[in-house]
Amino acid sequence: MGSKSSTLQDVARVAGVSTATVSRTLSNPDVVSESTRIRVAQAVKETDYRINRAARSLRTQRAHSVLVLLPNLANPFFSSILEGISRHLSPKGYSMLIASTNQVQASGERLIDYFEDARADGMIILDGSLDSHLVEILENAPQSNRIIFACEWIDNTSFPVVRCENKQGTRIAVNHLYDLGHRKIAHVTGPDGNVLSHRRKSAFIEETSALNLDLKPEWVIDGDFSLAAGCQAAQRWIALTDRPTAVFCASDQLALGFMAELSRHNFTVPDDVSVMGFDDLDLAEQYIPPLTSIKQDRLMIGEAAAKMLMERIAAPHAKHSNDGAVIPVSLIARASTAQLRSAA
Amino acid sequence: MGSKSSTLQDVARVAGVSTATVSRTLSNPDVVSESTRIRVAQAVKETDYRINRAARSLRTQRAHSVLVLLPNLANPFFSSILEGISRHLSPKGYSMLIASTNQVQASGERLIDYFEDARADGMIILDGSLDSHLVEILENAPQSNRIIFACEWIDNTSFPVVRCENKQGTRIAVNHLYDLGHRKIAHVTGPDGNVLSHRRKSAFIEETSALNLDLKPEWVIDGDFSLAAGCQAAQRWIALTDRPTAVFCASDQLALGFMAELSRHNFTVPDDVSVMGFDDLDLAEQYIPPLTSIKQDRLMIGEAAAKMLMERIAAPHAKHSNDGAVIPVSLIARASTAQLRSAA
DNA sequence: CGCCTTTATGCAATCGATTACATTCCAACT
DNA sequence: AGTTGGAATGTAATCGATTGCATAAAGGCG
Repeated sequence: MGSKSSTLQDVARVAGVSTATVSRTLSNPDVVSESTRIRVAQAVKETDYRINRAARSLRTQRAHSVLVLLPNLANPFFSSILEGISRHLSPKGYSMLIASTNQVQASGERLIDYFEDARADGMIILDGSLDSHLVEILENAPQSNRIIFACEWIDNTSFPVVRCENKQGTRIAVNHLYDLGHRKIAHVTGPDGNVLSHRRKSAFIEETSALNLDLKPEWVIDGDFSLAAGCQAAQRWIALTDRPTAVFCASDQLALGFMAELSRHNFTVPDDVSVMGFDDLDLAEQYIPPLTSIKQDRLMIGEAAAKMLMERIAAPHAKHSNDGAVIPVSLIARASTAQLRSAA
Repeated sequence: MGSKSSTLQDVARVAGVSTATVSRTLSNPDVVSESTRIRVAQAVKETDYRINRAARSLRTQRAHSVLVLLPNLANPFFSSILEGISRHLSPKGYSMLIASTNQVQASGERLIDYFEDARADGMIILDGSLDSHLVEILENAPQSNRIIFACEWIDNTSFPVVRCENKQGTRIAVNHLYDLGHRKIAHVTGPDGNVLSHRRKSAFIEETSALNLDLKPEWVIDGDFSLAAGCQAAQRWIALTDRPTAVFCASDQLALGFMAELSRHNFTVPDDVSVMGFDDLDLAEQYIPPLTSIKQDRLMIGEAAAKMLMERIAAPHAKHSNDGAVIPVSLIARASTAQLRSAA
């Protein structure tokens, strides 16, 4: 068809009005008369007009897009969060830019560039292990009130956070195992320095202590949320002389790796040890045995984060008392945890 | 610091040259003298200049970003493909926009809008089930030579495709099972109408026939790549009176769901039936039992797709003889497949 | 020395939408 | 009738980078 797509000028010509009127009609229909509104609508249809976002961005200093920063694109944990974010953004005409921390750093970009070169109006950061220097730059940026964290976050910063009830989830997990009769409970942690790892670990220690459980230091096994770390943790568990009868892993991937490695060494879950995870990935239900887990509603986290960000973008100078959101978690009990059977 | 970020004007003033010279220095350093090059570089540093992408986009009619369209954001299968794409794009200063078919349609957007409103310079489409009307629009668009498909594609269109060797992968799979002594082999397919499903299914039929295997119609079980469909397929398998001794699933998720459901009904893999998948997800290795699969290098698919797209964007009118790329697959044999043990 | 070529730079228009300000028109009120 | 106010629209500057064309400076050659 037409080799060029049409512009405001074209619409204005067809409708017999000025570009200003067309622009107003499109962005603020109330201020024009009904008759022009109709004429413009008609002309828009006739010319198949689409707004040029670059031009609008340049003039309004709004990119109409949001950057989502992931620690690692290859981790399936994040996909439903993206889905949630996109679900909220896309009807509002916002686009979603994706980047991973690794690649941003590898390519020599700086995060703040996304603001400074007008590529994004806001950021949702899912990486709590961001370099502290980078974070400092972000905090001091004029756009700092258009940055929010989700899932993970960074302590001692003022960014709002959308997260799940990590402490509560851990407490539920420990009590689930306790209620099944387990008194020796181990924990496989997330990566060192990660705020989720830390939360869940300290909640674990608190709760076992509150229940008066014995907790040997070697029952807290360092991991990093990955399948591979789960395997290694299993080896550590196997090597113990006094083995806990239940293990709470800080992520489902850890738990799956843990069970896989146990199986390779002919241990059986839950007969030899009860295992549970955190996240409730789709696969948890379909593992053998199905994995007991703490469910976090990742879709909801994504939507809540996007919603909060959009509010801040819309009213950048308003006071946002709203300092974040906490999404509830729930226990999904499955076959990987079972009543303790007293040793033969 | 400065409330406004600096512009070309600022740099020009500091360097004592015109904006034209600064622009040229930045985008085409060879045409300016060494001394200005140095002065400008110095001024850029001094003013902490970042290019305004909206302005550049408006003037050059280039968005410097690429849209990646996924059928479904929540599917972990795609994450490493994104990683591969991003790995290629990000060093070139290109951003990656993500959208899912569902949401594009739900929000009333049209794909072509991404071109027409100057949001994207190209598209990588990972959805082979796109509405045919949409595809037609894309084919007739002036930007049609900046669209490529990856993994999935649509028959009878001229878009280049980056895909894995589906036929060859299927052949390898069937032969692997054959070599283990299996003569009754079932297949769980992908979704109806999907080009991958079709390729793999017809290759399966061809290969079993080439090996002179018996193939009852009920041994080809309809699925849709998902865990849930795998479970359903397992129920169908269980219900058969003459059960195949091996099952080739069109995706790993199918295979995992299949095995999970079997386990719930007290069948054992591979003792009762050998199972294999396609994709080699990270989890395949860590399942119980570890899943034999056909590995496709998703990172490489992503990178190849991005590379091809960038070439087309750089030289839009060149003839690109290069009509796509085929990424090799390989067999990863694990414990879910085993030598046939003759029935007791 | 004068003319031509080459190289380096500047000037100013341009991309397309938005918006402050100015203008026009009409109704309503004194 | 004259004045005022408000609603609707137009004019033109603006956002910031790019680039065709013009100009200037420097070098080459007879």
